Amino acid sequence: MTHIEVRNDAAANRVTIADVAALADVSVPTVSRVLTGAAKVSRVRRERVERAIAELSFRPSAAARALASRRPQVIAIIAGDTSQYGYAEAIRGVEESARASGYTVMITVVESNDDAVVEKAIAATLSQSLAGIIVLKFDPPGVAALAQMPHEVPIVALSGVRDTSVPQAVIDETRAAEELTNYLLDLGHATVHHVRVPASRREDGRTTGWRRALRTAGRDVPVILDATWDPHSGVAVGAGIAASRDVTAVFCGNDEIAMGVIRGITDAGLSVPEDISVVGFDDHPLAALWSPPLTTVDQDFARLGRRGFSLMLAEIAGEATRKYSSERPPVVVRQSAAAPSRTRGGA
Amino acid sequence: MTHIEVRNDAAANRVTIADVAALADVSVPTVSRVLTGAAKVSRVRRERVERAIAELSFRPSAAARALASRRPQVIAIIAGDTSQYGYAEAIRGVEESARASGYTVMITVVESNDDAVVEKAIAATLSQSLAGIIVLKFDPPGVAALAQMPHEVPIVALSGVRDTSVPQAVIDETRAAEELTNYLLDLGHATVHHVRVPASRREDGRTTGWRRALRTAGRDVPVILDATWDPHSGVAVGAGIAASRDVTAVFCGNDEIAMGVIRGITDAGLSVPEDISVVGFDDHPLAALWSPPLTTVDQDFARLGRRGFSLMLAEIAGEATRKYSSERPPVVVRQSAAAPSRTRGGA
DNA sequence: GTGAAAGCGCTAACAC
DNA sequence: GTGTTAGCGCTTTCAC
Repeated sequence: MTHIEVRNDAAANRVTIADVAALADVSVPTVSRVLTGAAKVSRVRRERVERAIAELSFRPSAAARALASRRPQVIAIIAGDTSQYGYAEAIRGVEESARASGYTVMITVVESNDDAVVEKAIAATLSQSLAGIIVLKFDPPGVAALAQMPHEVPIVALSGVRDTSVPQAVIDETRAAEELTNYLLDLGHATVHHVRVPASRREDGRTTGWRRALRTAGRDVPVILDATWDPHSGVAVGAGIAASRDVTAVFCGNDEIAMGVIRGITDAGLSVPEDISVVGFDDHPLAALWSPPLTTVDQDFARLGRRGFSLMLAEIAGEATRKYSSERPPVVVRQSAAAPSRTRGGA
Repeated sequence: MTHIEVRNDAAANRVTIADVAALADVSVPTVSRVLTGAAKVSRVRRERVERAIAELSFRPSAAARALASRRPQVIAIIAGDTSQYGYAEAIRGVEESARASGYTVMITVVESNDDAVVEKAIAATLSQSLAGIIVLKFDPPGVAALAQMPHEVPIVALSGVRDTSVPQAVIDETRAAEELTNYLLDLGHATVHHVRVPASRREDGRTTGWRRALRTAGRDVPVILDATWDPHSGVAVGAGIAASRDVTAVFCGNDEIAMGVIRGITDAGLSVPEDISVVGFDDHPLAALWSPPLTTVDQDFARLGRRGFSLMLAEIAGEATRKYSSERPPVVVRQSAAAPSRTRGGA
């Protein structure tokens, strides 16, 4: 920890509740009462206080308030990443509802699922006097953070697959993946290949749904192809797919990977969807603009964030009722999938 | 404001510094000394304290600490948006450096530049006992927030164009836009059209740089075309461009708009860059994957965030030296721009 | 080096 | 309704 000299200029003469009380000629608790609405204050005094507050541009100190009331108005978000589309949207959703309810949002990134890294992030977060913590359980760091998190304050997870450890808002990706895979089978494909993004657990919902659809239909379950979160990793995978004549349909773990895969396929001289169908997952803002426009699943991450915050509010209030909010995202049919080519599919 | 009953379970029996002091058999200030390193503590006592801290899993309360020391360890970010690529990256950069320096990051979104909205966001932020505030001055809400912000704590802006109001980290988009426009002129285009994203001020740096390059070269300065932040707005603009025979080169305010514009042009049956050259700005993660791969400017937003946090640290320390950090982003040449078509350009 | 005492800005508990 | 008295969990004097 570095030590630094601090200028004590503006911060030093903060306007306090005592200044307001003095100007309004009332006691400090009376000011507090009009601030919190915790008890009735006579109209004359209330108006005097309000005038004083306005005149002094007084803003109560959240730190002091949290300390004294033991009811902090801060929600922390823990996430493995913040700049990826789905993460950023989920954070935006949480922030939006939180702000509307008078809460502030704090963010901590967990860079990896390394124990020490996770522990440090948790420590930094928990030192913060929080009303609650929302964990983005989308990837290994998020899962690790949730697992190591002490339950000192309410915890809510945002996730693609339900588990029972804590209250959570989920987008049911398993069901959606199943539906999307069935859509491809219905188009006439003998089977569907799967390009997976880094799993948040032993197996993520998209992979599970895909496998279930194939099993239910009695189809071959091809070997899973792996990509990273980087869309460019999809290009190499796409090139490999183009080279193997038995692939006619590909379900990618997210839209960005699908874009990379399509790029790899078209660079190899094949067409999507004429030669190979490719579908994604997420409905990324650029999915409709891609060539061809991507058939995908519309995951509303911002709403996921809002639903998560609602659960959090219930937790904070101690209403042990709703512990779970699930939503099944719709398949969005565009042009990147079609009936299989007659010249491919012969393994 | 809603009032809710609070369960007083876990939060009630927080481990405090007093518990640590008791277990280690030292006074409370001594524990504080080992925590902050503010004064020397004998080795025996220090080790006893450290053992007690570990045993009790003690975590100091940031709220209490901020209150007592008047040196909060929280940085607030105010932004007009958080989920857009550049914003999300900048936030990630700030968070990364902040976390490394023992600071926590708080986020407030300003939904619009409406006075009341801005005022509310500022009030919510300032109530938070902060070490400083970083404003993302990329759009009208950000600019408005910066303008209305009282200077009670250190303020740093992240921006594309320098102004002198507060210390700021900037990516010099004016120079980059000029360079990119010159690149198109050098390719042989008579002039360059410009599709603008919503301006952060009377005129943003990209537009200024574009105009300056055209003026310097003595070329026509065409009417500016406007797009929103939504990539789809670019499609209509692209269609219009395809229909007007005098356009041979287009400089778009960002990559996503460029993708929309390209889509509009190709939907009209023309090719990029054969018929019309289109360049973007940002180097979005998908820019290289687009067809054709986008020629653009590589803005490193995450580093912008890190540079901004460095300035903030200097401000907090009261070192009135570096008030400004600028970086000129490089042009990235890919395949979306080429020499002009001979069949177009005749106005 | 170390402890006792005071206080950061606010809310809670209790009288009146 | 309103003021007085106590703290929230920590850091900061200031003695020793």
